[in-house]
Amino acid sequence: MPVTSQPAMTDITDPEAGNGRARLMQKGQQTKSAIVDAALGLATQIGIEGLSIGAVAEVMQMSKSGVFAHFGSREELQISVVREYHHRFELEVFYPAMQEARGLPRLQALFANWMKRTSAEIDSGCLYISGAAEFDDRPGPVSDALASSVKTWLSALHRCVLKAREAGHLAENTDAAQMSFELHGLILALHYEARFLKTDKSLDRAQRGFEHILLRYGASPT
Amino acid sequence: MPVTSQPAMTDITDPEAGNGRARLMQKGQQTKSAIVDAALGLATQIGIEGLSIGAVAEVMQMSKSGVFAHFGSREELQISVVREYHHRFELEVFYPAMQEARGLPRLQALFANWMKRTSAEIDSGCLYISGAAEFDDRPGPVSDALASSVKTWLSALHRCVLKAREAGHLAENTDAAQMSFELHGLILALHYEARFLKTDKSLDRAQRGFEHILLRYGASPT
DNA sequence: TGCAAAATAGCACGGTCGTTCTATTTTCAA
DNA sequence: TTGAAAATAGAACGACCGTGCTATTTTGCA
Repeated sequence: MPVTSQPAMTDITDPEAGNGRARLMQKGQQTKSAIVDAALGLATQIGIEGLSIGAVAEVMQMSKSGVFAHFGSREELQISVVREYHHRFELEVFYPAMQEARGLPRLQALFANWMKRTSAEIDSGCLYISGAAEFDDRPGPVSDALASSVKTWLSALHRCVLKAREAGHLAENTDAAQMSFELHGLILALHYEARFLKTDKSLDRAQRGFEHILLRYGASPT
Repeated sequence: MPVTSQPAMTDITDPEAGNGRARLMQKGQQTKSAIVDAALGLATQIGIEGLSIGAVAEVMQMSKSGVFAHFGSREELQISVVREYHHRFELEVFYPAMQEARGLPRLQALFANWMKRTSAEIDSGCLYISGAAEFDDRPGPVSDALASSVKTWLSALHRCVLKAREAGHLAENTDAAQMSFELHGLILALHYEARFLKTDKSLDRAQRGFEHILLRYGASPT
């Protein structure tokens, strides 16, 4: 895993994140991975709560009990889906940005990747956003896994802002938490308006919003 | 209905919005209103999709078929809930702000009321936000009603920004759609972080974000 | 190659769902 | 006060849900 001085992101309580994707797997593990893949695809469309074992089984061309046996409960399947999403998010958004120079360049890469993924998700849906709406009133293991994953990401973003300030790329009095909050808002608005309302130009709006925020926090050109 | 020169907001395709709240109702209408109230309460907690006639009937201490008969289908119940939410949003956020002077004061009141309602909804949930996540991939009458209601509100906000610019309270080159997008993002971040992640100080963050946006768009003090 | 173990299928259970049909009760105007 | 209309209840339907139990098939090592 490509990591520079900033600590890696993976934090979700999973002993074997991305479970053995590199190792050659036995049949059972292969099938399980394929099931999680299919389940993630379904979950991004119909939501984590709407995910049903029967629907997954149909996609997989398997029996319900065959799918069920891999997880022992629907809840465990849902949690596996959240972990898989976390893993992919990391791979697409976090790690690539870590290869940029620390400070503002890295922050810009982080946000650019985030935007890119969000706009790619205009068709598929973002689990962090739809999941938050589904579970904000429903405590439990799935909600915990989701919240933990989101928090890991947001605090990685927060750290990146701090580093940019330390590097002198942002104004000294920059409130990192405030800036992160505003960045988060842009992504949420992008997702909401582009995906639900089908407003065009939303990607441009998010991009311009980002530039406005950089100006406000006194970003010095790199 | 208190309205000044700015056109009223109500637009959702409903011949009798707030249906007969003022008129004295016959028994059936009273019951129907009470059912919609109860259903709205449930929907803000478990989502519009999760809304079930059985659950509503239990809250109402009625039989399932008794509830059902008022609407003819679950979908019609869901649409009634959306209309009721639209009505309340209007009453709490839009109309009170219309009593402020046109331009910046009205825009500030609009956003303040919006924030106030959103933070009040940290316990109950916002239908416009949870609904968007539930229906962004599920076309149909309920999704249409929801989207229409949201668009009505967002375009009212957009008009208010335009007026503020015309009144000289904002910079001449203000991009009203861009500004509205950024404001929307603040509300979404407030809802997400306060309600799902239980981050404190979120209300302050949204407030400060609003001030940052006003500064950016050259708001002149009133 | 054989054999234990793992993976999968098939079936049944109790539950909830939206909806339909019919019977009963309640409402309200003539 | 009566009688038609409106409102509500009750039972039943087919469908789907998660889950448990018991075969049966498949896998992979000795």
